[in-house]
Amino acid sequence: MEPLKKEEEKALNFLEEIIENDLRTGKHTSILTRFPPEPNGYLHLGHASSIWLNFGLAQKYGGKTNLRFDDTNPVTEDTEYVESIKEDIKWLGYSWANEFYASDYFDKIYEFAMQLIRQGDAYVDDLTPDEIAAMKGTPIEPGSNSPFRDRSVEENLELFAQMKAGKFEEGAKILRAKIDMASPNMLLRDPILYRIKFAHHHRTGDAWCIYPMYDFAHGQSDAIENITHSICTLEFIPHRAIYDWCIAKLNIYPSHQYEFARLNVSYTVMSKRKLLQLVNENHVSGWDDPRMPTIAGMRRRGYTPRAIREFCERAGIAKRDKLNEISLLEFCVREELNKTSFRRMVVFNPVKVVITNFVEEEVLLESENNPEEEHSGVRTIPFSKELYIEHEDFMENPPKKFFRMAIGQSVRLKSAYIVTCNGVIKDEAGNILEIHCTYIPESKSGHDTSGLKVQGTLHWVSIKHAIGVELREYDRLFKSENPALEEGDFKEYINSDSLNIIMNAFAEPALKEATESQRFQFLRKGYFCKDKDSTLDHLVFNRTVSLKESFTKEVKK
RNA sequence: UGUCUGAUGGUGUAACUGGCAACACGUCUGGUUUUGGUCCAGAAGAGUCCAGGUUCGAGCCCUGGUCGGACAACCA
Repeated sequence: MEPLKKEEEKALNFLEEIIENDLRTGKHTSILTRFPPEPNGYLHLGHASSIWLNFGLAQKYGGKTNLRFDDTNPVTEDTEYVESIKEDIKWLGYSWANEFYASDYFDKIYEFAMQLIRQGDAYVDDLTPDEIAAMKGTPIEPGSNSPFRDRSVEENLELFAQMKAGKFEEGAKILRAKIDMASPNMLLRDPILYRIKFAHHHRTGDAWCIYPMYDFAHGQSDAIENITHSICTLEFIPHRAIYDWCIAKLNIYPSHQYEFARLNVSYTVMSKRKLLQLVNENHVSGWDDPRMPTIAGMRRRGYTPRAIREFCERAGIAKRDKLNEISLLEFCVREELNKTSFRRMVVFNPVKVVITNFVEEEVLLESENNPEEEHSGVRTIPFSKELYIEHEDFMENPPKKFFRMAIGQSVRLKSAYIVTCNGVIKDEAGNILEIHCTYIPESKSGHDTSGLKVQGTLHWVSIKHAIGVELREYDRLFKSENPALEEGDFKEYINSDSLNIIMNAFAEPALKEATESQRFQFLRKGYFCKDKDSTLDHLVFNRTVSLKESFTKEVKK
C-alpha cells in the first residue's frame, strides 16, 4: 500500500514558492537572509514573526541568516537595545551566521555616494527642509527641480567632501539622488541619500557627521553581504524602486526585496513608537511589563519560545493587511503548557472548610505532577482538618448544574477524599466563616473503595501548611480590538483593568521550590510562572493565560 | 486626481496553477474525565467584493467597476 499523500503536504507560502523556484532554476544555489532591526527599541511579537520568517526560511532551505543592526540614525539608537535584541533572538531559539551593523559599511556607502556623484546621479542640495518639501509636489502633482540640481560633478564632489569634513551645519546641505522630480512614485523624486548630523553614534562615535538614509544603506548592505532574499514589510513596497535603482546604478550584487504583511494581534498595539509611549508615560511598568507584546514582556509573562514560534507559523504569511485574533496565541501557549507544566493547587480567594470527622493531625497525599506526561512523577501534599477552598466553589443556593460544594452535596477534593457538606457557620453580618464537611475515609484518591460517584472535583490547600503567595492576573491591554485604527489617541482605549493583583492567595507547599524557568498549571485556574519580583519569603506568580472556562459561560446564559 | 498594493466563513491561511471551496483558531452539541482543563466524536458558519466576458466548466484567465491599505520624515 502506498501512502495517499506525503506526510509533509503543507501548502507553501508565497516566499517559499519563490525560494524553491530560485533554487530549482539555479538562480541561487543557497539562500542568505537577514534580520535587520534598528536598535532603537525592544523587539515585539511583530519582530518575532519576521525573525521566524527570516531564520526559519533559511533553516528550511539549508541557508543562513545574518543579524544586521540597521543603525544609520545615531540620535535614536543605543547599545542598550542591541543587547536586548540579541538576547531576545537567542531566547526565541535562533542563531545568526554573522553579526553585522550597517555602520560597518559607512566607508563603503560613502564610496558609493561618490560613485553616484561621479556618474552624475547625485548632487548636493542647499535647499532647506521646508523648501524641499514644498518642491516635492504631491502624489498627484509633480515636483520641481532644485536650483542646485545641475551642479558640476567637481563641485558636488567638493561640497560632499566638505559635508563629511564638518564644514556645514546640520540641515544646511544634503546629498540627493538625481532621479525624477515628476515620478509618480514620490520616493523617486530625488530622494535624500545623506544628511548632516552632529550626533554621537553608538558604534562609530564621532567619526562621522554625515549619515546615509535608510534607502541608501539598506540595499547596499544587503548587496555587500550578498543577501539573496531581503524580506521586509508591506510599507516598503514603494521603496523597492530605490532599492533596485541603487543596485543598478552602483552595479553591485543584485539582492532582491520581497514584502509581506506585518503581524498584528487584536487588543494590542505593535509599533515601537506606541510601545515606547506606554513605557514613557507609565501606562505599564516597563518594556518587560507582562502585558506588553514585547518579547521581553511575553517572556516574563510565561510565554515560551516554542509557543510564539508556533503562533507565527499558524498565523502564516501573506501580502494583505491582517489582524490575527489573540485567541490563537492563547491556544498556542495553552497547547504547549498543558503538555509540559507541573500541576499545583492554589486557592485564590479562600473560604475555610472544616472536616469535622477528621481526627488525625495530618495525612500526606501524593499527586501526579502532570497527568499529560507519564514520567513527570508525583509530589506530596499535606491534608488536614482545616482547609481552604475557592470561595466561588461554594454556594448556598446553587443553580441546577452546579457541580461544586453546596449543603447536602458531595464533591471530590483533588487527590484527596470525597467530602459531604453539612452546613455553614456565619457571623452576624451573614459572612461565611466556616463550611462544615465530613469526609469519607474509603474514598482516598487512588484507593477509593467507597463506590461513590461525584460530579465535581475541587482544588484545595491545607491551611496550616499553605504558603501565602501574590498572584498577578493580566488581561488585554486595550479595550479596542485594533487601537491603532481607532479615532483619536490610541491611549484612550487602554483597558484600565488589565492588571489584577491578588496579594494573599494560598498555595500548596511544593510551590516553595518553584524556579523562574518553571511553568505551572494552577489547577482549574490557569498557567503561571514565578516572577522576578519574588523574594525568599514573598513569592509572586504571573498568570500567563487562564484555562479555558466553559462553566462561566454556562452561568452567563 | 497619480503611482503602488490588496480583496476567499467571525479570524487567519489553503485550493494540485481552470475541475464539487479545505485546514486551523473561535463558536455550538454530545461523550470520557479525580482539573467544568486535556482528550474523543460531531455540527453550524463563506459560494470566493461587484458586473460582464472566455470556457463543457472560473475563487483562479480577460474587461470594466467598487472598496481597503501604502506613498508628499534630513525616521526605519
